[in-house]
Amino acid sequence: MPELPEVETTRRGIEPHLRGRNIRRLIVRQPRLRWPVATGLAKTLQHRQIRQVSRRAKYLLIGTDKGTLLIHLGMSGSLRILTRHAAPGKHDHIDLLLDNGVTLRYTDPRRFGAWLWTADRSASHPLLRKLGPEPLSDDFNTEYFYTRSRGRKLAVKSFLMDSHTVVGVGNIYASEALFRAGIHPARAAGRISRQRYAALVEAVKQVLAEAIRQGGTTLRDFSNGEGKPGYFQQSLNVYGQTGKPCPVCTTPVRETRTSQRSTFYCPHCQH
DNA sequence: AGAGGTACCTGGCAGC
DNA sequence: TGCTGCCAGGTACCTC
Repeated sequence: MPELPEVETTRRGIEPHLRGRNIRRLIVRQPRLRWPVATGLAKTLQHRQIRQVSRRAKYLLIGTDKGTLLIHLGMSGSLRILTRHAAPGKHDHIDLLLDNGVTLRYTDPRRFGAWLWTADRSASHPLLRKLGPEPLSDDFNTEYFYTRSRGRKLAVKSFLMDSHTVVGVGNIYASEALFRAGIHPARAAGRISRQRYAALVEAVKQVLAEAIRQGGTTLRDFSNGEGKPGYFQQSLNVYGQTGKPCPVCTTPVRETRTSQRSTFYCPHCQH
């Protein structure tokens, strides 16, 4: 479900409901996520004041007066704001109750997500330490990207999806960005020119910014904090479009696999 | 060091 | 209808 635009859409959806509020209670119904939810987390969070809701890579950072709650949505996680009581469903693993009666509800069928605490208001958690630059920041630029790619033999798509290279580019937007830049996903990262990396940097920034503007991509049941879907799905050029005509040249879109992940590209436009 | 594979988990769907 | 196998938006960790 969530790539960076979906996480950012979620952040924007929940932030107004959380900022400035005090946490009344945390209810953990299922602690077995990617890492077990710490048994003391409920006690740690009780009475904390939420200062802001920010994001690093695909981690949501709930900043409080005493530390930071890190939430990752994994493959199938989502967060919803509830303004009235609703009986929890099978996969509604965690509720964060606020002092105004609002509940932040975490749902995650596959349980690849995470709820972690760091007693550090700058959120320097080990998981965040080795991450590459944010794709929409100036730190992610042609020079950085090109230099880092030299000598690398892996497919450019895998290079692009490696969070040490740049964060937030998942399987959907990797295919989409490579299509826009006209680069074949299987091409070795180290054998692509500086000029073409310039095009790829622009494509990544554009595709992510557009997806955020449209509220993310809804493939199955993604929704922002208020249950609304994302509309970027309508803008997908190649992802999931196997056999359909390329919007530029009408050649049928092809599907292949790059390190175990589905990859979509136009064999005519991408080299 | 780099590259590739494995693992975590459930639900949905195609094919028989 | 029911079973089996495969696929899914992520990513830390392991081995070679």
